[in-house]
Amino acid sequence: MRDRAIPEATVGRLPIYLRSLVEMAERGASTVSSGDLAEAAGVNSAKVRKDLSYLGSYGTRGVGYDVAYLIHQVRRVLGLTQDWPVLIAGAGNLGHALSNYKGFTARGFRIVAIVDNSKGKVGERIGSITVEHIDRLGQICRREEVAIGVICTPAAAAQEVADRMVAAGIRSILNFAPAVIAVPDHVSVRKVDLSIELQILAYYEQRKAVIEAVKGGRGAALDLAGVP
Amino acid sequence: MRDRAIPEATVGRLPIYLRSLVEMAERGASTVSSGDLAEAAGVNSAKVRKDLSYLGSYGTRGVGYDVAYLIHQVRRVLGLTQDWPVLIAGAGNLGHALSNYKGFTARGFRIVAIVDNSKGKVGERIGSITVEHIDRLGQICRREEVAIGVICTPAAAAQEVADRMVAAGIRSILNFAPAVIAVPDHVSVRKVDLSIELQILAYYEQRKAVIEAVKGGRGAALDLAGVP
DNA sequence: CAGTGTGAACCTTTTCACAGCA
DNA sequence: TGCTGTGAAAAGGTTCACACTG
Repeated sequence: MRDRAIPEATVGRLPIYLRSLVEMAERGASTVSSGDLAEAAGVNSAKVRKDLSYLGSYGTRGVGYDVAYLIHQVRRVLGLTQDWPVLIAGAGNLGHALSNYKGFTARGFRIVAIVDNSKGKVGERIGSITVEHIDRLGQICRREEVAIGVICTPAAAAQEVADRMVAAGIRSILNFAPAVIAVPDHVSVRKVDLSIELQILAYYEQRKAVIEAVKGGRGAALDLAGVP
Repeated sequence: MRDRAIPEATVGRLPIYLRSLVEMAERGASTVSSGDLAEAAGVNSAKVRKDLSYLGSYGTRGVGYDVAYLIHQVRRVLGLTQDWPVLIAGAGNLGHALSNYKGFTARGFRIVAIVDNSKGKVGERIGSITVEHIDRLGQICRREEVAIGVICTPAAAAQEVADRMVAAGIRSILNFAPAVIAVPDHVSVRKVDLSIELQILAYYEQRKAVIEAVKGGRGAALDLAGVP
């Protein structure tokens, strides 16, 4: 297989493979089979092979994949051979945590600015960065060529911040605010919502409890919605 | 439609609908159509109707859904009519941010303990909770009947913490550590990986740049892997 | 007659299974 | 012989379109 669009589901797994591959390289591995990589990434080997086949035929039959070369290819496809200037909006708890998060810089994401709308926050230093007022967002984005905006504000401010980011030319947004934001088609949004994740876990947790109750013969009166 | 398993994709959207519904209720809405809810949740109306149909036939043709009643049903299905004791492992930046996050308590997730393995952290107060040593994880889980464990440790510690949680009887884990963790079948894991989200955005961002270059006629020599 | 509920069509993703190659 | 690469089948998810009803 050569070129053309990589399925979304695959794009979502490439960073996981990449992380596993980098760990393997650090441990001195020079080749890896789809089975090994599958185990490290927590998926099955057929999926690994299909996913990697979208990048090209980089494996050797009977042997596996060259770790260093595969790392290079995955990085290239994901666009990690360049570094990406990131702006964070919202200097609350989460904004702080993200600003200090080593995992970003390690992977080529350079936090170039943190903005906030509150007098109390502007001027504060977080790591090596000074919090600036959100009204400067446009200038900052142009000056630093910011590619990715991260929203760490309360839900009520999320849409307005997103609008400002879009106006400033940002085309990729990572939204941590617990709110749905509307953006034009050409802008990509990914969202991370902590309490949604917990709610999903609660569903499955509850389901297990109900199943157990039924198995134990105590379930006659229980509501079974969602139990297989 | 009555009872039985709700598709995963639908479970993932129910919390979003719930949030929109609660906002609508606060604004005084008493009924809502699938179209309204779809707009608020950022999906299309057919999806909303299909999703809600898995809960039962709670709508009224020609009218829509009763907001309060639907909120109740979604909460019931998700298991949010009870509260869930949560334990956080790792009192670093992210552990702090999560502990202080109001969105959890607001939705019935009660943080009952924070554990860490470092002398420096144990004894520290975060909000109303005192950080305890991770060796007490088992006792705490039993005493507080912890249902959900949240891993906010560095990647290197994630698997061991997960093992301890599983040993302590936890069956639902939310993993923020940038590592794949292995758990037995009966344990649900959801993961949130900040740098993976950025890497996915980088892929699409790069793709846009390449497409533009091609449109501008400057793309002959560019590598087009992943461009539709 | 506006808006739900849902079969049926369609698209995406996963899994299977095996031919083909180092 | 061992492992990749990939068609084909199966499963899962989304969208369409319309019969039905309050």
